[in-house]
Amino acid sequence: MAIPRAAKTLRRTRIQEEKEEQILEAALDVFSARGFRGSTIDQIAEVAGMSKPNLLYYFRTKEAMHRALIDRVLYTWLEPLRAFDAEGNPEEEIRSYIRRKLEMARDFPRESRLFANEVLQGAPHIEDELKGPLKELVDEKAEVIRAWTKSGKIAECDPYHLIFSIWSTTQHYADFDVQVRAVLGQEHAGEGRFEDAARFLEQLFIGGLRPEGS
Amino acid sequence: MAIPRAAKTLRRTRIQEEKEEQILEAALDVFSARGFRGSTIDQIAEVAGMSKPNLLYYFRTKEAMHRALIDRVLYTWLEPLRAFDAEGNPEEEIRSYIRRKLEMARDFPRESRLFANEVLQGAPHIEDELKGPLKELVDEKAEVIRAWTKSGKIAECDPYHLIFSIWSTTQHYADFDVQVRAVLGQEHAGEGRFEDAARFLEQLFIGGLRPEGS
DNA sequence: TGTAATGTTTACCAATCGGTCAAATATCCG
DNA sequence: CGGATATTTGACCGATTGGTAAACATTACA
Repeated sequence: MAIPRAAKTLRRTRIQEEKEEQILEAALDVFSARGFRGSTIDQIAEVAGMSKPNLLYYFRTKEAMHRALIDRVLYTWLEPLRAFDAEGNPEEEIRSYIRRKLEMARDFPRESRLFANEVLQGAPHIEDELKGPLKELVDEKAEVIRAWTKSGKIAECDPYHLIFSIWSTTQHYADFDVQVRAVLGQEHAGEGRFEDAARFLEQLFIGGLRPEGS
Repeated sequence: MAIPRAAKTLRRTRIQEEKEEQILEAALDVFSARGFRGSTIDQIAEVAGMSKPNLLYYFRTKEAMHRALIDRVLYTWLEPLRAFDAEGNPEEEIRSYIRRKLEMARDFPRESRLFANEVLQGAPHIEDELKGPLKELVDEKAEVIRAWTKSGKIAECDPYHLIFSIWSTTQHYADFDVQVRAVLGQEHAGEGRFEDAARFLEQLFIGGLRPEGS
């Protein structure tokens, strides 16, 4: 009789490693496209190319799958903000933060939509992460920004709303991708839209944050 | 035998009027909070305070309910953009567009989340609206903005990405409300956050779009 | 190689899903 | 009033949901 899900052996098998990877990859596909409630285990199983009970051998419940996925993706997702450097040049830090976030929207749209779905529906599974680690990180970086404004390196502004606006403008290109494509039309909806967006956003934020009288 | 759903009488009954209103109000509650697939007719019926078959007497299917809701909300939702006036003062037009969108995020967050859910999940029910009426309206307003840049009233910039950035920054306060509250913490998450956001966004966009050398 | 542990599948379950039906009830109007 | 029409409901349907049980197959390793 197998005691499932790595409870028995401390070391995880090669098969465990591979299958869990496979499942989480499929789960990312499905959860990001349909949200937690809108997704079914069967869909994930089909994408993963295995049977439903086989999925449930590795993850006891649908919730457990979702949780494992969130945990895995969250750290990576906050990396750009973590890289925000107090010692760096403010203009260049903001510029590269925008660029990095935009690259993530382009290269990891599923991860963006996973969180967007979750937050949009009230964040029932990640409330703690938002109020804990996320808030702490943002508080820390907000202090950095505030120091920049105090010393006149960038215009006086609310650092929290600055961060929100960078998040929203960049993630927009992942979360609202279909709308962006629909509005831009076939002629402008190619991959070049990310470069156009980068150009515009850098202009917007650098110009909008330029200290008075410079 | 009743031929249901207003197919029989051309004039709609008072009861029809009221009940359909009641249902759509409840449907907005549920669809906006859980997305189309994540919502159930039973949930809507409970919120509406009537039995499931009664809902289905007024709307044949779950899809029909969703469609009626979208149709009803879409026109209102685009009103602020429609108000964008080519003859007005660019700075003031942009400022008031931001303010109006922010007011809608504050006063009609469910409507915002309804569309966000829909678009996020690939806009399976509103693709035509995006590619048709929405695109046309945006194209029209993009021309207005382009005229402003050509005449030097605002800085040279991509009008489409400008519109996207106003959409995303303002709707963020409705769609990602729980995240905004979590990060701001109890002390700053009061209704004042909308005024702070308005102040920041006006500064950002007005500053960021100020024509070179002025 | 043998065997215990690990991994996979078929068959199934109760609950819930969207939706139907016929009977019961309320409303309208002459 | 009374009958026609409009509205509401409980009981029910087949399909799908998340999840289980147990038989079966494969792997690792002494």
